[in-house]
Formats: sequence, C-alpha cells, structure tokens
Amino acid sequence: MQDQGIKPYLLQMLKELALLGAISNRVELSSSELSDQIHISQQTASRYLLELDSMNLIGREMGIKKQLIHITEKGSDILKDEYVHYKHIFDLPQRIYFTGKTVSGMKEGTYYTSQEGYVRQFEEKLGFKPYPGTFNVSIDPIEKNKIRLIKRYEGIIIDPFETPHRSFGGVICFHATINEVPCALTLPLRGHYSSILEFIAPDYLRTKINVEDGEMVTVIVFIAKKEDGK
Amino acid sequence: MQDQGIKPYLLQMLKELALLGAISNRVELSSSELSDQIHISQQTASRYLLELDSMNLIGREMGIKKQLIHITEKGSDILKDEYVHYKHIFDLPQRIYFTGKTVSGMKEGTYYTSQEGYVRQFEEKLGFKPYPGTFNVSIDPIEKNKIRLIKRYEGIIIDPFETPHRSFGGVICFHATINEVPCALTLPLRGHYSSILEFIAPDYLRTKINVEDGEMVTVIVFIAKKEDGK
DNA sequence: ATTACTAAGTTACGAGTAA
DNA sequence: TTTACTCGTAACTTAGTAA
Repeated sequence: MQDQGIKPYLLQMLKELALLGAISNRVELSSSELSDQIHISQQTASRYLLELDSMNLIGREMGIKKQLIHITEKGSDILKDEYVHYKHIFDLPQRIYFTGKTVSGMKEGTYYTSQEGYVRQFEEKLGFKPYPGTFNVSIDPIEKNKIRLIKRYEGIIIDPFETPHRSFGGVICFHATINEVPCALTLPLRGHYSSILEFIAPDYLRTKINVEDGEMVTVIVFIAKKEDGK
Repeated sequence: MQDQGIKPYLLQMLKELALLGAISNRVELSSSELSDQIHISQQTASRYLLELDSMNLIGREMGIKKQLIHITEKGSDILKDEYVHYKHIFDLPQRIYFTGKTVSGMKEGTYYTSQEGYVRQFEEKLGFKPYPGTFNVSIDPIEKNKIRLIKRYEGIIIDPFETPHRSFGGVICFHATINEVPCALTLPLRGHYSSILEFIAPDYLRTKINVEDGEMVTVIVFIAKKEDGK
C-alpha cells in the first residue's frame, strides 16, 4: 500500500490535468502535449499517466491516436484536499461547517467518557464535566479533509494516560455547536480520520438537540489560528 | 537560472512550512520535525531547507539548537500562484472584481496606445480604435493574485511587433467595466504583475467615468474559461 | 540536542525504439 | 502519428557521521 500522500510530481500532473478541464470533462490529451505543459519528456508523461491510472486517480479511454483522460472522484478528492490546504494558508476561516447524520454509538462513548483520566482533564480544560457518552455524527467521507484541516488548528489537548488495565490515547477538542447547542468535538490525536465525529457536552445532547438516529444536523466547529507553529 | 516552476517536492515542503504558519510568523522548526510531517528523512528535510534558502524562498535564522524559518515574499508568491490554480480548478468565476484608486499615468500610455502596430490590432480584435492614453487604476497589492488568475483565462491576444526603432511586447486584453463604463483591461503577456491596471477604451475614459486622481473606482473584468488547454 | 556533509543505495528520467 | 517498453545514466534519498 501507499504509505501517506501522493508523490509530489504526480500531484503536479494531476493538477495540470485538472487545469486542462479533466475534472468535469474527459479531455483528449497526448502524452507529448502533457510533457510540453510541465516540461518533462513524453516518456515521463506517459509513465505518470500509467501511475495515476494504476492508483485510480484518473481514468483513460485509449483511442487509436490520442487518449481521453478524466480525473476520478478519488483524484478529485486529492486535489480538493490540496485546495483546502491553500485556503487554510491564505484565508484562515474561523469556523468549519459540517452537515451529517445522527448515529448511535453510545456503547464505546460511555466507556471512554467515564474514564477518570479523561473526565478530570475535560473538567479542567473544557470547563465542564461531560455527560457520559458521546453524540455521534456521521459525515460525508468527502468532508474528511475538513477534519484534517481542523486538527491543524489550536485545539484543547487532552493528554494520554494509563490505568492499571490499559492506556488511553490523547485527544484534541474543539468548541462546537450542533444545531446551535454548544458542545465539544473530540478527535483522537493519533490515528486516522473516521467519518464519525464524536461530541461531548455537559448535558445529554440527544434530548437537548432533540433528534432521532438518521436525522441530519448542522455542526459548526470553532477554530483559532495557531500562534506558534510548533 | 531556474527554467520554469519550482520542483514539486520543494513546493510541497514550502506548502508545509506555510501550513505551520511560516508566512506570517517566523516559526521554530527543526529538520527532524519537518521530516516527520512529510515522511521524509531528517537529511532530506535539511537539504530541502538549504535548497529553498538558496532560492530565496525562505529565510532562516540559525539558533544554537533549532532554527527560525519564515517564508519570503517570493516564496509566498509561489504559493499564491498555486492557490490561484486550485481556485481556477474548483471555482471558475465569470467576473473578477477589483476596487482601486485612479492614478494618472498618461505619459507612457499615450506612447504605447499610439503605436500603429498596437492600434491596428486593437481595432481588429477588440472592435474599437483606442483613445490615445490609458486609464490607470492602482489596486491593493494583495489583489495581485487576481491578475494571475485572469491571465489563465481566455483573453484577446495582441501579438508583439517590431518597428525600426524598437520592439513591442505582446499584450493580453479582457473586456471590463470601470464604474459601469465599458473598456478593456490590458496586461503584458510577459513579465511580472504590477499593481497598476491599465485600461483602454474608444473614448476618453477620464471624462466618461468622471473621476479625479485618487478617487476609488470599481472594476469588473469579464473572463471566460479557456476551451482549449493548449 | 541540533545541522548538514559524504558515500552508498534507490528511484526517476529520457534516449532509443517497438508496436 | 500515437503509447509505452528497455536500459544507461542522472537525480534524489538516506545511513552514517562530524561539528
């Protein structure tokens, strides 16, 4: 498997294809046309296309002469991710919006939010004692890049700790609202992005927000720019 | 000199530095911290920093332990350019707005707009014979990236030409309005972006728009997506 | 701790060329 | 014309260190 991220030169190629319109349309492009664009050889352009194809970032229909190229959803997601990074660099939003579906997942949430080591830190750093259990919102996987973005901002760090039985990982929290009800988003400090967001609050969110499983909610996460680039 | 564009892996590094806040602040970063971020070795991170430094895209103040890194204006420009590309991919606006200050600069403008080689092409391609002289609008340098964006779109190309005395460079024109008065934006095809926009029109714009030097005007530039990505 | 050199290993590039 | 193979070489990466 690919360990992390796309190779920079493949990203460049993918971006170039997007600039040529390969996201919305399939475009007729020869490897030598592409090689002129990026100042690489025809052979390298051809190899890049093969690589992108094998990673399912582009699709190709080979004609007798040229080929029809289009960027796949997966390829487009990578570019969107990149776009989000640049937005972050130059635009610095203050809040991030999600819409997602309420899902139940009380079993695990209750276990974690009852851990003394977490509770004490939540109370100290967030200013409230969390109601046991988490309120879970399932977001569109396409919006997972927003999570990446959020984690780059200044959050409230809950340190990892250990009990005689096991160890618990660190968590980063952000002030948020779900349908205007204040709460806090919790994200694991380490590990990968799930498409389920978990929220905690001083009260039982399920009744406060008053929604059933499967109902859509609007989430606003409040973020602040990091002062120090550590 | 560097032939064209930044190496993709250096761009990635520069972007990463920007995400860590190195555009507005100088940030304390060790090469191994950076290497973790992008999943490269400490040695490679160190080499990247040396390369970026030698290209004047970043500045470094070496401490006894870590170093303070900041992205230079030149480095920031490269990232802005990249941002504009992504904007182009995903946003595709039809018109670009500027607000700017009227400035006088008739001397040069009159010289250029009187050149037979330009006049003939303006008449043929824009459909009007320009009134001698340009109407100049000074925009916020922050908005210079909009110019970059505009130049990526389909404009009216005025070819370079030569006279016995000297040669005149190519120009790209876009239909535009200043305070709703129709005119055309002219940008040099080659060379860098100035923060002064020059406009031509069939009539004397100064009286048509009826503003004095220093007064603010609203500019709308009309752009169309390039059909062909040549 | 750091940064960054050298040397060796690895990957990528493009000329030549086949299909 | 295309795309894309082989293969020699150029470029990049990293391990081992020095400062």
